[in-house]
Amino acid sequence: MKYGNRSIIRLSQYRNVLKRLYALGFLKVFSSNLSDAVGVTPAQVRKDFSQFGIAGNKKGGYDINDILKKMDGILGKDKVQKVIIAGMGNIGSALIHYKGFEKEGIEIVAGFDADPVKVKETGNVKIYHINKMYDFIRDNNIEVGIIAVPDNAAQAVFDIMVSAGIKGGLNFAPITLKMDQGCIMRNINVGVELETTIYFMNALKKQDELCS
Amino acid sequence: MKYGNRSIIRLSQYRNVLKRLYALGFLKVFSSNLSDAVGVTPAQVRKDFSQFGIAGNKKGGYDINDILKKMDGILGKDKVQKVIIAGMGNIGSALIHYKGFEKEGIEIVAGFDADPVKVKETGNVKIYHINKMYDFIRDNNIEVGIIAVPDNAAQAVFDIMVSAGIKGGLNFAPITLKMDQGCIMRNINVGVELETTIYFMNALKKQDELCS
DNA sequence: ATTATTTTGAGATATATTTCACAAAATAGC
DNA sequence: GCTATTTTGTGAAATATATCTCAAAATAAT
Repeated sequence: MKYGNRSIIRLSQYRNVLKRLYALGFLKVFSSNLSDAVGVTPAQVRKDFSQFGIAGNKKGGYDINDILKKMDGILGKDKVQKVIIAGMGNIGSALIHYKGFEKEGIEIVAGFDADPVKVKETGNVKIYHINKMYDFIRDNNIEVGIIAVPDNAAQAVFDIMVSAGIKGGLNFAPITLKMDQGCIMRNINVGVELETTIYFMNALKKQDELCS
Repeated sequence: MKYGNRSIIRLSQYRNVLKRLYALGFLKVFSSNLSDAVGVTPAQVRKDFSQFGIAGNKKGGYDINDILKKMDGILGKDKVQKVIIAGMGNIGSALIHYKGFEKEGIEIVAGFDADPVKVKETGNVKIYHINKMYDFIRDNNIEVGIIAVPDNAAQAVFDIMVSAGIKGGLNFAPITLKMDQGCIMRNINVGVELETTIYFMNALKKQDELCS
């Protein structure tokens, strides 16, 4: 059983909505509620759920508590995931201070930077020099890493991560990392996202002009 | 002629690689070079190019300068895109200070926040109170906006943006914005990305266990 | 000038993803 | 208890996306 990327992304999105609904006191949802909230079709929600073996009651919809538990299992939420961040520039610093991860069972345990000025080995989440990263990953059995270093350093930093035991994570550097099987990195590139958006905005504008 | 999301995203990625190659003194590339750099198949590169009318020379590959110009046209790089950011928290602040946009023809022209403490109407890129956002968008004909406010404020802020003239942008809030046609927003949700990555890491681990 | 080699371009094929459509189950009303 | 209504679950159809294959063009070699 292999599930497509898309289904998993949506599963995480459904989960976000469900947690809010549950906090509001809701006990059950219909596929159409979720589809409205996430911006997909009800059939999509049901297909996604059925792929992961998440079942509801005909006419009764889905029991939020029930399916949240199931989702937690699927998404590996049974244990806290420890994550490190390499690069304490704008994005790295933003992420290390971001409060939203904790309640998701994701804990940023350390930051690393090549610039000694950025090092700060006191405080809540410590920032070490990058040359301590390898040992830190080894000693603490870290498996998830975030690359937020400049593009020209990204591959080298990533290689160190992998050699130390990192199995996956996120890459904010605007390059495609070279890696072997057995490692999962997702790329987040704000510039590319903005360019893409602007392209579609322009395309839409042209289309409107044609219609008017 | 309608092009899929994916092709446009890759076009922007190809462009990033090509600009670097050009800066290094390269004059031409083959589809296989680009595919290596971006992590796709050569056929994918060629199909993408042919969709956008980007032509190369059989045996000679593609002329970098040529196709960069063409890409600039496709991606609307002929004029500088002015962008505003709502929300000066971790992510908003990171983006407003990010240097990478400028050379992409993207200019962050202002930030906005509801917290008076964050307001700073001096300096390079000014930060105004959020209640000045509507007029700013109107007066400066801004079309691109970035939502970096907390999730419970996101829809309201977005609605103001749209009413003032925003046509698209990025949404970092972990909700799905409700909008009519004629507006393009792309969602970036670091939490979802991390969860998805961790899911695939776990799936991979299980698979490996089965094989060994 | 001819032949061999390389690489594009695109139709055909394969795969992935989404939507449709409707039977089956659960609930509510009478 | 029976009927009407609602909503799930899923196979089938539709759409979107990616890969394969190979002829045609361009270049290089002899």
